[in-house]
Amino acid sequence: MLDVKFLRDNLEQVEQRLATRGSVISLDEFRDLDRKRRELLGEADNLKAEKNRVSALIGKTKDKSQVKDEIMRMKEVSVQIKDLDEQLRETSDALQQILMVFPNLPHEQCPIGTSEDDNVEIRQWGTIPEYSYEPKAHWDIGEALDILDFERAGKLTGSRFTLYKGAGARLERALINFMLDLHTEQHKYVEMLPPFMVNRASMTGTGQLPKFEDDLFHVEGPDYFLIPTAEVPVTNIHRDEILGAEQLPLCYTAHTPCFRKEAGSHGRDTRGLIRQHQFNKVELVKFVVPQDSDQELDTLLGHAEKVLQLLELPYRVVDLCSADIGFSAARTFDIEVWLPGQSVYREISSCSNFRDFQARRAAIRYRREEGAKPEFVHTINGSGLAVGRTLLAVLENYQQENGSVIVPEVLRPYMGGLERITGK
RNA sequence: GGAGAGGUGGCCGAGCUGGCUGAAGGCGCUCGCCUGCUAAGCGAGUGUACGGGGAAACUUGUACCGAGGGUUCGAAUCCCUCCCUCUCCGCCA
Repeated sequence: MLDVKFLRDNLEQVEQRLATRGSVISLDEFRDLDRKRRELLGEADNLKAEKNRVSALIGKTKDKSQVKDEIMRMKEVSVQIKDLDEQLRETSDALQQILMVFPNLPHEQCPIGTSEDDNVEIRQWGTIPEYSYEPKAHWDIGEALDILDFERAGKLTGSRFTLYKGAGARLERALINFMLDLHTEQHKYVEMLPPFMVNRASMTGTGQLPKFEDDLFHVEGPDYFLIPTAEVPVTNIHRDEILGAEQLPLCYTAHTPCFRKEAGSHGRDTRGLIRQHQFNKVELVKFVVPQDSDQELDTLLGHAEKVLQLLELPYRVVDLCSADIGFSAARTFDIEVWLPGQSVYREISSCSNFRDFQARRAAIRYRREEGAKPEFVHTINGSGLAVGRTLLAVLENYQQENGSVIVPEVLRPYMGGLERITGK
């Protein structure tokens, strides 16, 4: 959520900056509702002050017959207050509703653009290997080795689900453990294992709701949603809390499955592991003081990159332009891994600085020092990494001409020493 | 699923025969005093949000005692609904 006071004082500037995201958002309705709310608030508060004053007087008067008129008058006032409060509630709700669908302001350094074509590649790592044969796509590799079974997953559930088998299941588990160990032991994140379903308040806190309900799986019964990313439960850990500056930065990592409807992508990436309704992800989340957030995003990005470096998978880092960053983000760097099966870079991590956007929605604050006024923290998060996509990148990059797949060295301790996946 | 207890400020904990209670008391914390140091002691202060005034320090109004509604001139205190926590029983990975 944007800062109401800042909005009020900088309407045009905000309108212009939001426009760089690609869709025109008018702030006229905000301005009118905000004005109306303050008028109603003033009226209601004055009446309440009057009521409080007179009621205290009535309380002090022992002989109530002396204050009969006041009691009658306050009866009237109470009705007026009730009416004003109702109008106030409606106005506040309407205001809140539009505030909740305003996206974050792009960071000053976020490249301005109109589509993903304007994203800026900022570095490449590793060398793209040459092949003396036609490299295969991971779905072919996985099925040939009998470690991925898309057909039976379709039987069990439906499309966009995968059954991992044997060394495939083991490889997924190895990747999860490898990533968690790296982030906890080397990068000093605290491991969390949160609930995989959250309530509406949590989804609103990080920005998935109210705007993107269609992308979420909702459970029957209680008003809970399956998490689309660990970002949601992990960021909401500190919802409605005031932290001490000495606690920051707080760095958490969590492995969770992620559930997404992928409603807007029918027919896209239908084959293989790229776009699934359920996938594993290891997430990195930081709560930081505002002045450090740019730098903290850089280090978090480095932590995510480290996973690919240790796995020796070629990748590039892309600075997303204003039209391509997500709703809650002010700045986002994507990491894209090289996939030889399709000769493309594919997103495998997205690292964002949300500044105070989520913190304001979720009321996550801190004090600079004892006794200081609470201020909003900045939140940062990124995938470290999407596990399914990492597995497919391993399959495609480590494939051999004979159809087998070499196990990356750093994963071998997690695979019982296995050096090569060879089918039966 | 059944029975009971409870949710108050950073924490503990009063209040709950309605009014002077943003809320006693204690702990913690901050500042000052005192003391050779520490400890103890003394004094003052110590919530959040929103609105008005002010350049600011600050000041003023309103709201908040799990959430929402009701009764009343007036509710932390009475009534209703919901949520959560704890204890016991049942069931279960």
